[in-house]
Amino acid sequence: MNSKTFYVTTPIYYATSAPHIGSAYSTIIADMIARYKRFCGYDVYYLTGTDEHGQKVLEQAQVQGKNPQEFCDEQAAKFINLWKEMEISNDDFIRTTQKRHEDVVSAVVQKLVDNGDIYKGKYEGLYCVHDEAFCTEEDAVKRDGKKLCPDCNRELKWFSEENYFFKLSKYQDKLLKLYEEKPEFTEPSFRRNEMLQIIKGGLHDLSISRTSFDWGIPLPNDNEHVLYVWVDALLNYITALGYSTDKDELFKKYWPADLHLIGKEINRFHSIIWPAILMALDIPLPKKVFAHGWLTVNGEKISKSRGNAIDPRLLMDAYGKDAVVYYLLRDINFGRDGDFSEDNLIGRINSDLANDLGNLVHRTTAMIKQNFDGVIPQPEGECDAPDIQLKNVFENTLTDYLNNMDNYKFTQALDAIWTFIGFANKYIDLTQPWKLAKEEGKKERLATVLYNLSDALRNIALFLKPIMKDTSKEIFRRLGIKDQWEGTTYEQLKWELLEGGSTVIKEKPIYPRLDVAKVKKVIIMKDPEEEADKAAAKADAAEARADAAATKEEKIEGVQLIGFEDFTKIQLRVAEIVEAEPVPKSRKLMKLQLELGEEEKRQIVAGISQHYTAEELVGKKIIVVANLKPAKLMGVQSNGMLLAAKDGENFRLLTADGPINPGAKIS
RNA sequence: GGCGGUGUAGCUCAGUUGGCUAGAGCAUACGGUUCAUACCCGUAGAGUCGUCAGUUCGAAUCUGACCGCCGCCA
Repeated sequence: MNSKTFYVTTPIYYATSAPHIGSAYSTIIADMIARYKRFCGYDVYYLTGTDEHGQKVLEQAQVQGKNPQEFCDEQAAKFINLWKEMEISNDDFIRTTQKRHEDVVSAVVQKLVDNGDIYKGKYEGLYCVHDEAFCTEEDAVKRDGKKLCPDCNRELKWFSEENYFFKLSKYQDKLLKLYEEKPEFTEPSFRRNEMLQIIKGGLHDLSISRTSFDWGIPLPNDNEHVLYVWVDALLNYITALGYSTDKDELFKKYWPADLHLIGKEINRFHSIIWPAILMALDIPLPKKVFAHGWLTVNGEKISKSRGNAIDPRLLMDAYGKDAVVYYLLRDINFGRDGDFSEDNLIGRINSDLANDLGNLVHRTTAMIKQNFDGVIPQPEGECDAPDIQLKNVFENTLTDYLNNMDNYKFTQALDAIWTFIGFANKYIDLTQPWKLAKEEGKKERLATVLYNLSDALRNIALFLKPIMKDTSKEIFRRLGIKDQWEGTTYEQLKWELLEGGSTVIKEKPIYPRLDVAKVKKVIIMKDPEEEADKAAAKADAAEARADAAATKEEKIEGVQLIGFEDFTKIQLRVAEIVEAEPVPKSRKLMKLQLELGEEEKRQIVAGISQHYTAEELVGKKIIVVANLKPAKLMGVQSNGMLLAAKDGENFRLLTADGPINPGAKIS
């Protein structure tokens, strides 16, 4: 029996929507943590699942003409299958419609009723059916005599019903004490502070039942009511372990949870309500709640209507699971919000995975093949300065890696690994093995160098084992030690543990470089109209701000005087417009091709679409600032700016008074 | 409206308790190398450290005001 246990959970995902990059993010990270802890010798239990009760599930099932259970079965299967395809290593998958969950929840609720922690009261207020949430009179959006939900703009209904309440207020002081004694209970610390503020502000009892729908767990003492989402969903963390059943070995073994990994939107439930419920049940509290940030996709919030709720499967298929995982952990600072950008993903693949890591594997195996018939040599002779440096960098990396991984600083852990990879590449430059191969009597030295590189690769593979399983395994295979991979632990992270004598495999590079121009993008933004409107609105706003700023400046400073030398910095020239076309998606911008004399052509972008048509512009000789720094306006390159006069709505281009050649300078 | 965070090189970000010429990666330019996936190694860049004022011998780092963005709550 292993005494060190580790219980990690993801949120249970709501059954109304299919898995997307956001749910995959939580699951991937929890998976990596689970694998890391196993790697470090822990007996790990990793739980994920689906939350299947509630009105929205019911509605959606009806829309699809299915009974709710049938609908949930299909939705749950989507998650289960995806996690399987992604080789997520969860030990269990809990569904809140399973009997094992419902039975325990009923028992737990009964217990809370018996203890007096759940009582009957009355709840009245405005209610949003879609969001399943109450809304205060103040927050409601008033329009046409109707009151609308501030979040979703649907009409609010007056709601009055007898509800059961959980005595959350009773636990306020205990929660405060928890936060004081265990500051690490909620992370990151800024999330903890947010929670602390809520607690200090005073906790209200929580309405936990509904009578408006019946797709839920009935209250054991009153079948008219079903349990509202939170108590039901949160309890999954213990029902999955068989809490309060006669098969509670798992609960005894793994509870309290070491880590509830969640998204920031459900922090309040996990950092306040969940511990309060556990206090009421006299169950030990989890050790940590970690609320990670949200992902945007190419700078946009994830939403179905925008079409960027990417199916993680597509990404995995296009780029490989390890690459996607690497990117998520390396580029998005864990805990903070981050942006998933496909361009950045490709950048990371090329620079970090192909150039740095992949190339290191490739060049090392190639040299062993050329010089030692592919057999990894034993180190011979004395250590040289670079050898000692390499070893030192390894030792530092090991310390950093373990520290950062233990503290959930994954971005930094990867950074440490890549510092080592970087130095291994430099080590090749320092030792110049290709020269050693040509010189007489240097074979021993060459053996040592290539051995060190092989051992570096072995250690790199081990660093990556919990994070990028396939890559890790593949490096072992390339080193000819494939059968040693299974069962390796952090204890094998040591210098010179490689035995040598195995035969390397030199095949195609493990990470081919991607041609940015040729890669078919997975993320395609839909709804271009909405995008265009938004972009236009943004441009307008920016312009308005600029105008306002300019006005303000004038008012404050009056007309500013400049010296002649300042004026000479500006190169003004005559230009003939040879082509004009509006910039797509923009209300104001026009793209112009100019003739600037001496066969010089130039493209500029100007905000004149509202005043001139393209046809009117062609042929006009205008005045431009020719030495303005190039800029991009709505993605279009602009290499200058035209001059125009503006007087309220009146807007006129400056032109030359009579014939003159394009390119002529103005002074 | 209250509380909190944040604004540092073209981009993404590090910068402990205030202290030598402000850092890393990517991108760019140049040089080196050729074992390797035009890769790797090295060198370089006039960054007002959001703006303004203050404390100090000295501030990106502390204080105040303001501007921008974000989060939580109401």
